[in-house]
Amino acid sequence: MKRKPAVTSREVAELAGVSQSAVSRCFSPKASISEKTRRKVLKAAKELGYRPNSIARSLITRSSRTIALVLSTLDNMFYPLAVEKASLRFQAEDYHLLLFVVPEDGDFAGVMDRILQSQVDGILMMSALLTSSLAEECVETGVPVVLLNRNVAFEGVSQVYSDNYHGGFWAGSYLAMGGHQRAAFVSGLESSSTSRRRHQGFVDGLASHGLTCHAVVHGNYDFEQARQATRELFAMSPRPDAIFVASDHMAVAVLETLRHELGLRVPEDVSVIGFDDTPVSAWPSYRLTTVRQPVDQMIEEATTLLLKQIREEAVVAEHRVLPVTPILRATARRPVAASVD
Amino acid sequence: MKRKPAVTSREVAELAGVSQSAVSRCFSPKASISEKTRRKVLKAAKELGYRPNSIARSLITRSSRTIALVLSTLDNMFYPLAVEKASLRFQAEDYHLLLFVVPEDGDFAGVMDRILQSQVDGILMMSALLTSSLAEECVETGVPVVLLNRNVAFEGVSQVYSDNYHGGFWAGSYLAMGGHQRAAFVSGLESSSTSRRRHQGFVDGLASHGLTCHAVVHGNYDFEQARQATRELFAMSPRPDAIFVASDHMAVAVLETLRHELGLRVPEDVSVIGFDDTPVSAWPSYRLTTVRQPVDQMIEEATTLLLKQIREEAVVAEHRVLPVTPILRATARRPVAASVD
DNA sequence: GCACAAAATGAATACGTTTGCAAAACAGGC
DNA sequence: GCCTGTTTTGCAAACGTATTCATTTTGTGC
Repeated sequence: MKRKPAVTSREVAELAGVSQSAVSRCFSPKASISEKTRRKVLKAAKELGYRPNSIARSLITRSSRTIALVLSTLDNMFYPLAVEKASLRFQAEDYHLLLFVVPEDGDFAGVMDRILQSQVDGILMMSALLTSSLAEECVETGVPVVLLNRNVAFEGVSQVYSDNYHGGFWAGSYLAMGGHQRAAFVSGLESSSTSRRRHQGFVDGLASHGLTCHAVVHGNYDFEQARQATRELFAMSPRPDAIFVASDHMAVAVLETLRHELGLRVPEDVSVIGFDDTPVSAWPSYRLTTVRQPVDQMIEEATTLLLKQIREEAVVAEHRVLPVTPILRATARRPVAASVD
Repeated sequence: MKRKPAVTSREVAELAGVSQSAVSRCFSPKASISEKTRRKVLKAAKELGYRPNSIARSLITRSSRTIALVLSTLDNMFYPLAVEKASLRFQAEDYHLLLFVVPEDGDFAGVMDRILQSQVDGILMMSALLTSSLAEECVETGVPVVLLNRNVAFEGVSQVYSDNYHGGFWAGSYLAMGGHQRAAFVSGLESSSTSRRRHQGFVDGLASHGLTCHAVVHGNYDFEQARQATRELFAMSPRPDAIFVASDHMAVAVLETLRHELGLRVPEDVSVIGFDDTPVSAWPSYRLTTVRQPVDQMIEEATTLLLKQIREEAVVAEHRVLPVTPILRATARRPVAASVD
């Protein structure tokens, strides 16, 4: 099977007996064209199997109708679901997604360079580490950017994330009210703002009941590292009696390790609270008590914000923080008499 | 912040005091350019913040260096991992991935149209339903396509998948040798070749030990539907004593339902075998006996094949079927005396 | 310094569209 | 049929790059 040379609007024009402009106008929604020539053109187009070349179109319209989606890993189910939703949303608006996976330790600046070269109309970054300088560079080039689920100390770029601080605060006070004395924290990436905010909220939540954080170990949002972190936690003495984990993905690792490796009962021996509320967390084997992030809403806000910035000439950065919902399930001991809010 | 007009090679040329061609040559790896002018150009480029416009480049080179990745859902972890690997692989070859998510019941032909319009250099379809006519259309237009993990009754398009039949066959004979009498099958999408091949192998595997398939229910590769299918299975009488499930994603749903809803023990009351070997399957809570698909190898083969077809003028379709590995864990009763191979 | 090959350069063209502009076709009212 | 106002149409100029070809510059061995 040999490659056919692509058929152009000129060839269609010739066959239909009209000018090339007429053909072009047939494929532009708002252009002015008579019904008669439209029929002629569409007939010829179909006969030749013509499809407008979107590269050429992009060149002249200076818009690729493409969004760069950058993320660092897909092994936490939170992200695949977010990607799927974002994809559907953008497709509905006739935008395409260009996927960039950049490992946490990868050459982020290099990827950034390629993104900018690829002439995308906008950038949606999911939990990618964006240094302030890189963020500035984006803004300099004038490409709209929105950061999802991660923030950066630079006002100039739009960000949507959920209320990590209060999620952490709730976890801290809920565990305190459940009568726990030694609540520990399994962090995500130390460099991530999300993990830091959750941690801070957690510490403050405990403090509001006169407690301090018993220990902190680093799970780096990774399943295996979270297991290892759990082992370290329980090699300490005294052992924690509760754990707040920076993501459900890691929380499951913690649960598995607690139950099947350390032989502990949850929540009788240890309480566990996660963050995200991924589908796994609701499975009967886990029934994880957690803090729900409103994924749908986050994606909706982020895409809407990005599309808005693309359409408008002047880009003005906005920050949106979405509320979080405690999901009471079976892995954290419930406070006996008091109500929590 | 206002949008800056993009800086072009011509402006760089002017600043550097050279021709536009010289600038272009500086950014083409193999072009002939003196060290002296290269320095001048790069200096000017950096000063102006110039980046070659890949749209214009694509137009002239007739290659977008972009691959369409089409899939229907990301909620089975098999796919996110595959996507991540594919992405890394293509990025390393300086190709970009354009993501197309098309729901199982979505307008596939419409998406296909957009893919073709977007001038991708190749298409990688993961488990998407491609009708023969659509496949032919692809081949007609001359865009290289490779189907991953799904095949279609059309020789003209390249396909890589694993040995579904023998995976199913092994499951059937392993369950038979384990002394099960009433082994049932939870299918994936009925229209999918993978599910059908696994089913066929399973039936033949049972038959090789003189057994027949006790029942078939449809899970459509969906978690909830798999739960429902399990309920149906156990509403029947007599109940099955073993289940082969067309994917691990569904197998976990089956396990959850069996244990926590029907109060059955696995493998004492019922044995369960899955397919894929996703990370979840190895978690201590499940320890799912399953048939491993060599994801890494599948992606490697598929990407290599696609890149090869892109580079070569004439496209010749190839089929690659990769071997599958039984993973013996804890959800299926082991045969007592005999060895299986 | 010279002859010659090799390397580097610039002018010009092409890629396949969209779109402003002016000419042409059309419709309606007399 | 003529004048006016509105569509419809074709021409031609972009968009920003890669690349061919002819020309100029550089390098090498004497």
